[in-house]
Amino acid sequence: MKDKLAAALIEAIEEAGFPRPEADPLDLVDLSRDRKFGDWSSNAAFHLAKAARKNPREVASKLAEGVSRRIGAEKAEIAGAGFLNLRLPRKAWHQELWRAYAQGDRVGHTETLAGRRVLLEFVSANPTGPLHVGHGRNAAIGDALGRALAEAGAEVRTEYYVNDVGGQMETLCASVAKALGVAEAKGMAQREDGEMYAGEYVDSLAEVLKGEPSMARRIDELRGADLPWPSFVDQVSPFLAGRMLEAIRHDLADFRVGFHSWFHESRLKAEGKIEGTIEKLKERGLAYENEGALWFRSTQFGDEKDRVLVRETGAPTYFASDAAYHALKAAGGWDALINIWGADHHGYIPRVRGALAALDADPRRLDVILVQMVSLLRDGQRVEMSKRKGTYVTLREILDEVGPDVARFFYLMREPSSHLDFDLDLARTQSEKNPVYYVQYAHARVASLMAHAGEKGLVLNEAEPRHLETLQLEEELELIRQATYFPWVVAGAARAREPHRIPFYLIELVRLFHQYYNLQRIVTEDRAASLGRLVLCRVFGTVVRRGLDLIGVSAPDKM
RNA sequence: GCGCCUGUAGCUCAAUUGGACAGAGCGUUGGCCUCCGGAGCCAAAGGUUCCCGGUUCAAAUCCGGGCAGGCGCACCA
Repeated sequence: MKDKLAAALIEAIEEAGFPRPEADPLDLVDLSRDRKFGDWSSNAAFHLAKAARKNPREVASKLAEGVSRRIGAEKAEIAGAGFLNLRLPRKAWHQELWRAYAQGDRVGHTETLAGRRVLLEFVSANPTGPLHVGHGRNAAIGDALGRALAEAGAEVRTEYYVNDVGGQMETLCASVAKALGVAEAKGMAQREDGEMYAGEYVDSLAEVLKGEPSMARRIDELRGADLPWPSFVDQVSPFLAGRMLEAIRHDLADFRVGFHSWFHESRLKAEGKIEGTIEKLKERGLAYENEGALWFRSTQFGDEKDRVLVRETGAPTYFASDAAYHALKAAGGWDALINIWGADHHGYIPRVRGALAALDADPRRLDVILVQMVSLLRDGQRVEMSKRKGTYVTLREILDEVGPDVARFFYLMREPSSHLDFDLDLARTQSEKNPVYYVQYAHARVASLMAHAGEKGLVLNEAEPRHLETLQLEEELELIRQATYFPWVVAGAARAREPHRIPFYLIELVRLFHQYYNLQRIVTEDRAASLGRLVLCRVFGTVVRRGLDLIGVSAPDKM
């Protein structure tokens, strides 16, 4: 309904001779925040007032008739400084409910972003260790955003970028070598303990490596100095990366997160994309040599300093491959490249945008969502985490402790830009006070309600639009308004890249349902009225189930 | 020192991206099951939106200056 109102508003604006506002039409109208203002409110007059050089109330009064004629409003009035408040006949809401009912599982779908192609990259953790709680947040946000974008009509591809080559992989090899008791080898750079990866997984990687005959041979050769260190790294790191990636995929699968594609940095290397990118930058005079290294003039694109592309050693930096990777993505014809990064990478944005600009891509298409840090609270205490010491808490531990439903809901209970204190005690021991159960409970309640109705001989298939006419309580109408608003919550979350809006919406919606349920008996002797209420409950239940699905949380029929 | 993020009820967080009297959960206090699931509902109390200025019809939101916390400032990723 929101899209029809927005369209009607635009038509009325043109009819009245006002210039079309810059704002997206969908942002000009919303459900009224208070029912005394009617069903829908528009702030369009405020947007138009300046250009029209009229006061907002006057502008609103010129729009009122045109809008209400188009949407069949029962009442239109100007309020406050220039709000246009519209009230629709109840019949319109009954129709809206029936439409939602007929849509079934497609109830959240819109064509808001139809035709938009989005490449969404997230998690992209190095395969040098297991995923930790921070990656969990990134995964929860990225996966939910991907689903919301798709539900809003966009074409979405989710991608995991795998840094399976480079310095960090070599460090992993060194850490494993150390676990195997190889302290020194030909051509091996000495590392302090603090520069090594630590933790049980390093030891188990070492065990696995030993157990693989071809790998065990490499270890022996390394020990006997028959195999120089760089060759050892070349041969062993793909194996280690493969093993780590397997573990990462497994954790993600249990977290209900999947990707359309896994892009390996080694592929860029193998296909010569990195050299190609560097050459292009050189040709354009955007790369220069200094102190034995090759630098990218990122300062020309607003970065605070130039960045190294090729080290003094001749090895390209991570940034060089990232520039190549982003250039490749940009060449794919996507309307938006969304990256979800940990906030500690914020300083990285200008140079990547710079690389895109330098390589003929529009840097504005890169949309980076920075996810702030996660702190873990146990017994009210902050759990200290250190990757180097191997004392960080893994996503696996969270999953084992609270399960994917609670974990995903908690991760989405804050907007990405806020720091997250993940309270394990709240998530676990006070589980009955947990918002995720509050929402799931409502879904189970509807399921049980439907079963009860069936026992009484009430079958939803027999419901007809006329049965909805019995829905006259203000509580019923409010539930209709909010439940049928679901697709616009999803579209809003997708447009703003703010998937956290979905759980918040669900909590509010569920509250309305519980209130209504306590007030009004659903299944009564009045068959027509019961069917009307059951349709309302069915739509509500479907919205909850679809909403939970978008954030990767299950919707059980029994709890 | 510079950059990014954050600061809202006792606690954890929202607020349609500049909109109408700032809203929820937890916690506190007091109520509600003969009846479709009480993991629920109702009511009460709780606010200088960190502070000071500014911009305008309108500021929690934007700008400037402070204060506090987090994260960055590599030829690591």
